Amino acid sequence: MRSDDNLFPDSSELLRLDNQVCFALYSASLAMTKLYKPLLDAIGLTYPQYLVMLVLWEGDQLTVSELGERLYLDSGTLTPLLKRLESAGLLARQRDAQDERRVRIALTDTGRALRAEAEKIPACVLQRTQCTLPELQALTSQLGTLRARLAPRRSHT
Amino acid sequence: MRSDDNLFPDSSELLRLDNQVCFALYSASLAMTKLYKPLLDAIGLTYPQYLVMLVLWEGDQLTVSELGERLYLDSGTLTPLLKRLESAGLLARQRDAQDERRVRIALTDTGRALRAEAEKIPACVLQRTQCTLPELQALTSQLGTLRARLAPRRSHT
DNA sequence: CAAAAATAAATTGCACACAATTTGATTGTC
DNA sequence: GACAATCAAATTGTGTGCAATTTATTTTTG
Repeated sequence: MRSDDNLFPDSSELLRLDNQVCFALYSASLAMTKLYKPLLDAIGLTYPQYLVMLVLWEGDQLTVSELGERLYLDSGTLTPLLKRLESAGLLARQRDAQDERRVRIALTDTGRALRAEAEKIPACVLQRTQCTLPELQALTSQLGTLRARLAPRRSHT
Repeated sequence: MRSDDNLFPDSSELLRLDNQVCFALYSASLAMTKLYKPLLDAIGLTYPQYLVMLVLWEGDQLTVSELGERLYLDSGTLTPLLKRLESAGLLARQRDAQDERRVRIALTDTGRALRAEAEKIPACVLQRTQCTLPELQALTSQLGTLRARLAPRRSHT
């Protein structure tokens, strides 16, 4: 076996930017956000706000924590974001009567209605990626696995 | 053919959070950044600062624009970041004598020396991903392709 | 049941990202 | 050689992300 066949690259190779999964992820994610920008501008949402709305369209009345578990974001990120969506008239934030520590998020009619505007977005994005649906589904699944390994869901003791 | 076999999902499926490649990318990227956090804290860098250093370790004397092309970031992001790295003593920013519009970035000895500290990072990360090197290389390559499709490199007219 | 521990949001402070604008320098055109 | 167009960084303003702390509430424990 020649030394070139060694499967483990040296530190010089390992530190090359283009060999970093982290950079591939990072730059692809930012590029994806830029792709969404004009589509979301049209309906008045930022990209993280869109993610929040996707969760709420699946079912609202969630607490801030529950939203955070779904999106892997904390209250420091969500609280101001939700306040902006409230100002925009898309949702209401109300303290839970049973447990005053919790804040429940409820869609307004306007917020629910926005879903119709958003329905055309996935097809636009799919087209721009120049990928087939199965390809994207496979990638989504791989990334989900990776994320689960990186950030293991805390077992709720 | 049953209607269930229809390859194109309806809008309800297409808008589900867990079917979004964009969210898979976004959440995996943030999870990856969190994985790096303690490793980078140890050498006093943030994650985007680490990416800048990776580029400079491959070769410095780049202009801000050249760095930006490599990392897909603009001067609004890089200028303050580079100033922080300069304050930390890792690099120097100097106007190009030939073209005073450009600012050249040069590593200091401290900046070059930091590379040795960073050499252990890739192995730590690889271990934490619980993936094989070929798996990660394949994913990196797929993500590179996707990013290229999303953000086509401008042909320099 | 009172004090301590735990929990949920909110707040604070820092560092990105990026659109849009500004500042200053260079190039192209006549 | 003036002057418009272009270009490179820097600046400004907004919106995240997130660690660390604070505030308010609920639960646990002695």
